[in-house]
Amino acid sequence: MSKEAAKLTSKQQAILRVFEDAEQPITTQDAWDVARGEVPGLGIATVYRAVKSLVDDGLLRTVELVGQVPRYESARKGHLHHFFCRECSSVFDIGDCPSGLKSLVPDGFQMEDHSIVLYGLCKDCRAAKA
Amino acid sequence: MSKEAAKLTSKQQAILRVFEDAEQPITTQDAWDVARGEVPGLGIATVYRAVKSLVDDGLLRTVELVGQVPRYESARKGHLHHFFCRECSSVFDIGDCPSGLKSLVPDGFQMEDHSIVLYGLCKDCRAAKA
DNA sequence: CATGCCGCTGATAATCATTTTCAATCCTCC
DNA sequence: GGAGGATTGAAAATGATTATCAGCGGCATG
Repeated sequence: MSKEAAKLTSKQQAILRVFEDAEQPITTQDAWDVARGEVPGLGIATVYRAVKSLVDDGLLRTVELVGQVPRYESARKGHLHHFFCRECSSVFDIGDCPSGLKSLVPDGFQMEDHSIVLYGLCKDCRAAKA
Repeated sequence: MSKEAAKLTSKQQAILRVFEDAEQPITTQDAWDVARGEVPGLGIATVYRAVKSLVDDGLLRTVELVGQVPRYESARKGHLHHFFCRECSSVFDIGDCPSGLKSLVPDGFQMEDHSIVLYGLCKDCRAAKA
């Protein structure tokens, strides 16, 4: 719960950078593997701690998929959703939101955010199946 | 998904019934707590196994929420989505789907399913805050 | 009704991701 | 330089879930 940007340590900045440089949402373990290259001796606990506080600070966003370890991505990408390929388990970004979301909200409820995940086959896997 | 309905044991049926009788999606632990009342000596491992096979058979659906243990609900409710109240952590069903989902699918991709979760305040919590 | 087979089950150990603990270290501000 | 608090790494602890394994139960067969 940070109102203003808490200042980050150099290690936390390095960890954040790993997520910002990643093409896709990655797991904490993934981030550790990469960050260890830049920060020798970096402990896994530090990465978990950093991810948690970066999410709290709103710098990272959690991407959770059924049956999988949570992934995280830079929040600088803005609000977006994801397409999960059941064949290759890759996660693709989707920029737009569907219309008519508000009409789903039950009476008296207040929607603050939403999350959408599409499941199916990505372009490559679909082609491979043909 | 299930070609033919695999025949369920009496314990599996009891476990399935717990989910079907539940108002909201519940966790495996929740189901165990209830099912133990009907089936004395029921092992937690049996519940985990039953849930997994029931999901495979298409009789249960997984409801996954960020930072929470997965919950399950009867698939007989049909396709639906969920509203998660960040205040009381309750999960509410939403029947409809937004329009325009297909337009989100990237070119060449094939969507087979989708999942939507809305976050916010439920009616009661919103009233309590006012 | 006896027999054999095989899947189901419960207890428990194992696993995996994540969190906590704790002592050592590092900063920051005096 | 030094006190005090935040950060860190290693390892233990935790919590959820899965695997293991021996025993039991039900069923088809003879």
